[in-house]
Amino acid sequence: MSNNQFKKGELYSFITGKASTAIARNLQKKFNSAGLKITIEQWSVLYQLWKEDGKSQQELCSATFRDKPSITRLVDNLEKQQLVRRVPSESDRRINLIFLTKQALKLQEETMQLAEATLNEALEGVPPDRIDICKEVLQIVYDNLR
Amino acid sequence: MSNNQFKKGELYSFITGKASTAIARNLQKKFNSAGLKITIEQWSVLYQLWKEDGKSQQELCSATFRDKPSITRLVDNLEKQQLVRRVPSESDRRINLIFLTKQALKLQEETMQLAEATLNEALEGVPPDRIDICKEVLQIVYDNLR
DNA sequence: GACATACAGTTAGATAAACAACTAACTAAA
DNA sequence: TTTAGTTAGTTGTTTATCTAACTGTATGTC
Repeated sequence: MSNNQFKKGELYSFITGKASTAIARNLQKKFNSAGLKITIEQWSVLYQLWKEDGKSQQELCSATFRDKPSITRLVDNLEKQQLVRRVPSESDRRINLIFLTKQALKLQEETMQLAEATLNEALEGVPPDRIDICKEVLQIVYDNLR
Repeated sequence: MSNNQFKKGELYSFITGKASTAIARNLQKKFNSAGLKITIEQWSVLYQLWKEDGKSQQELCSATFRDKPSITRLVDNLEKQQLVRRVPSESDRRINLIFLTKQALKLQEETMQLAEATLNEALEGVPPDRIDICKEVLQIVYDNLR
């Protein structure tokens, strides 16, 4: 016997990630309403750079769980919007280091507040210890398949 | 105080749905390896039709949590691959009822087995009661934001 | 130094998603 | 029965993802 407790009807919903889709849409709407012209995907890249500026594209791939072409194009679009700039590494000319512009730094506080608001709405009525368990399960799933 | 127990570093990962992305990629690879030429998104539509054939596009929207243009194009592609066909409703000529072809019926067993395999891999080492809690939390999140 | 190999990033082509604007068909109310 | 509003589905545009194939740079071995 496996430990798969999902009936088939529930399986689908887990696979397709309806919950995370709902969260992403909610946050995107908050961005739009606030007049912030960035996508959730772009925000997820900026988020990594707010944590540590000057990451390489490869590091952004790992951090955001995206492949190289996706990051290339996300950085392309972020660059067009003047939110980041590519700086060739001095020590290894294959590498681009990605740096935030002043404009992008300004976005941090507002977007993080909106993200927190979305999460609060999402988790309304969920006891903290259950959130922790859910988080742990998702982490294991991620580790199992990575 | 809110019940948001996420530190900022964890927040991002929850929002972006890395776990469900990992699951989807794993299953897509299984499809590819098995020579099944369908996408996860197409499979999610077929899945709904295996449960009940002849749904309208609108019903597929609700069931798969996608908007109308997405379903229009998914059905377009499924139709190109001869996996479904659009049948105009007799009673309301605005409505297309979507029916599976014989070819699509043949896909059910194999793809469901692969999906179950992916879920078993994903949930390896997770106690059943924790899976249930995770599922419940995700359901609440979905309901909160829908 | 010359070569094979690995690595960082880009490009091309297909599918998918979000949003807005649109057409066609149904419904309800004057 | 005309009109207004609603619903089902489509189309156009932009952004994002995936798998291939590609360029350029670095590394390690002979």
